[in-house]
Amino acid sequence: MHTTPPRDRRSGCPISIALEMLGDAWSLLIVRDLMFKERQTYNDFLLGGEGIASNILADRLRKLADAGVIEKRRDPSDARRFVYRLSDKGIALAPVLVELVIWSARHEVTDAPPSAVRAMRADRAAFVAGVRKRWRELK
Amino acid sequence: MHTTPPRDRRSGCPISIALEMLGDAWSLLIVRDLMFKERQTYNDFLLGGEGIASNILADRLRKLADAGVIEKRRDPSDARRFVYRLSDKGIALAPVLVELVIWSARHEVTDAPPSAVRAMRADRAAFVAGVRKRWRELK
DNA sequence: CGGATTGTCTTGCACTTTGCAAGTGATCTA
DNA sequence: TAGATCACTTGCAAAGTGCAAGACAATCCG
Repeated sequence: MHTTPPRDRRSGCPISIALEMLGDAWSLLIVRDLMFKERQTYNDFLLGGEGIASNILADRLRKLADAGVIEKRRDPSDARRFVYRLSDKGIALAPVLVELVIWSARHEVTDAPPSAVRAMRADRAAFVAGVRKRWRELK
Repeated sequence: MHTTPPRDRRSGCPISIALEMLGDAWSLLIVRDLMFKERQTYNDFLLGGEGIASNILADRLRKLADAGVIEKRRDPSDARRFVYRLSDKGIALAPVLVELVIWSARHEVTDAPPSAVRAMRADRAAFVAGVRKRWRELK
């Protein structure tokens, strides 16, 4: 808990602090890939997603790791490759992303599977618990 | 509901769509000011917050209004002034911000009042209902 | 009424960040 | 061992950001 010391921040507001880590167009998409999709390598993020540039991706991965949201490990089965994983702090973002999906699905036209959105809305805690379980088993 | 037609988006993912609206360093701070603080005018945002530049503020207010998250009205009691308010779509972001506060307060060093954070954690739905009630009465 | 003030932006400009294309070097595979 | 794969890195143009100053309308004050 409290993995980062209070650096030079624009304010102590929890929302502001969170946005200094995650407030950009790409960081939360990487977290999403790690949380809900099978993606966990540099190329997965680069090719599978919304078209992030390679230099930006490298920068965001480094910043997310610095912030303690993700962890980087060498793939034991292929030393060229790194495997990225959500840390405890990272998986703890699940409720935020779930609420964001619910909000977006309600107020925008999205391609979120309605059954999944319904499951989230029906029992947020259960849905988050399921996400967390999958994550734990992926270790 | 679905206030915006599906424009040219990088993907149909609900998280991606939300980030195209809110994924920057400032937009959610404006929403926060409107949701949790008393701020509702241009100068309130400009002076009270984390030091947003005036041109960026004007740009974000316009984009948030375009996205249907906030509404802009003339202040009846002072015609120089505009009053910004959260729309239905905007106040619906309350659960997202509440989860973000809970996450940030747990994993970073913040100046969030512990009693408020405890209240959020103890009963998210009740807390959100309170936020929504204040908003409704502010109309 | 008229000048000073307030409130909401807009403009100009330097600086930073982003996006694209093209490398680079280590590792793996045939 | 040669070619492919992987995770970046570099160079450069374009876009976005931050700061200071100004524009302009509405309001307040004497």
